[in-house]
Amino acid sequence: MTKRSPSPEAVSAWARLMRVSRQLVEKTEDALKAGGLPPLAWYDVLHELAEAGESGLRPFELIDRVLLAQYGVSRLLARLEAEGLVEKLPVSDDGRGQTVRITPNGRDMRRRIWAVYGTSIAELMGDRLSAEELKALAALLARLRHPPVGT
Amino acid sequence: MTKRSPSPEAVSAWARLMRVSRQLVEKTEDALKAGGLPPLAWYDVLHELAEAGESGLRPFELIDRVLLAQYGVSRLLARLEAEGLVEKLPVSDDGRGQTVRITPNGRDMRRRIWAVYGTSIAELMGDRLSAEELKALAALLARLRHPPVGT
DNA sequence: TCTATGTAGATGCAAATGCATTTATATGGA
DNA sequence: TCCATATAAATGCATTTGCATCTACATAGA
Repeated sequence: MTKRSPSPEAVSAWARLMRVSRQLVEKTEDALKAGGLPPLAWYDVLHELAEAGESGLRPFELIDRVLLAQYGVSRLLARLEAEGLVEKLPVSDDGRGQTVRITPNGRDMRRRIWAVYGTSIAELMGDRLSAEELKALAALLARLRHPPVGT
Repeated sequence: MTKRSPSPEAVSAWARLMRVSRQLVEKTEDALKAGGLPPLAWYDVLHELAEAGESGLRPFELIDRVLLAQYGVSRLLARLEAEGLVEKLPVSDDGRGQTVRITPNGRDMRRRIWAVYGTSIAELMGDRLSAEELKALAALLARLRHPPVGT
């Protein structure tokens, strides 16, 4: 067990990051609930599927995009399908898999969620930092990505 | 329903923040699991209680500090008590309440979690950004706090 | 004092999550 | 061709979470 001590700067940046991200998520989830809308994870999936267009996506492709475990994707898709927001299609060249496509109702739900979600982002981020600061923040956060981009 | 559209900068900073914070949490939770240690939330509580010292804390004081719901604190404390990591004491001037204090075993567990947690912070943050960048990141994040500090 | 209201904390029940495993199909050798 | 191994997706079961409520005590006002 190799113990390394983080610098004080690393610790306080970490603490802020943990705290702020949770607060922002909580605020946004609250706003969605208040609007009678489903959780953020639903939006993430609907968003990816909307971007993917008519050809849809395979469930395993969603795993990395929405940062859910395989069983999480499986169950979330089952709920979305039950609500008529997505449809599952067999895929011709792989009998194990399926392709998931967003339905018109799904697109509509995505829009309705975005009305609240986008407002939340505008209030929580856009109103607090300038465009330059937002870019600087995004750039710093990008350096923390996992796995690290590049080499 | 007043819809506002967030700027592209706000959206990408938001996306990065959501993604990176989740990745970092996941990496750290994985490291804890790999070490046979309890989740981050346990650390948070043990840390607060360790800082509070012999006088301990009331459960309701933990709610805001660790960003858990009231029932979350109640149940987490029950688990910690069952593990002998904290103890609950009646409080003299309020028959409804209790004071929670960390035990020696709790302090020990906190240290063991920190050995892994601290290493994780060092690798995930300290190795990727300089001290100045970390300070800049923390400062930007501080501006996103909720509720906003000051006026 | 009595009553109404407020606050601290716990908990029953339903829903969501994590973990391990299962089912079904694919693929790359021997 | 047959088998061993790998991959896609689903699921049983235990744990955790969320929501609503409940119990117990506190406090302020009539």
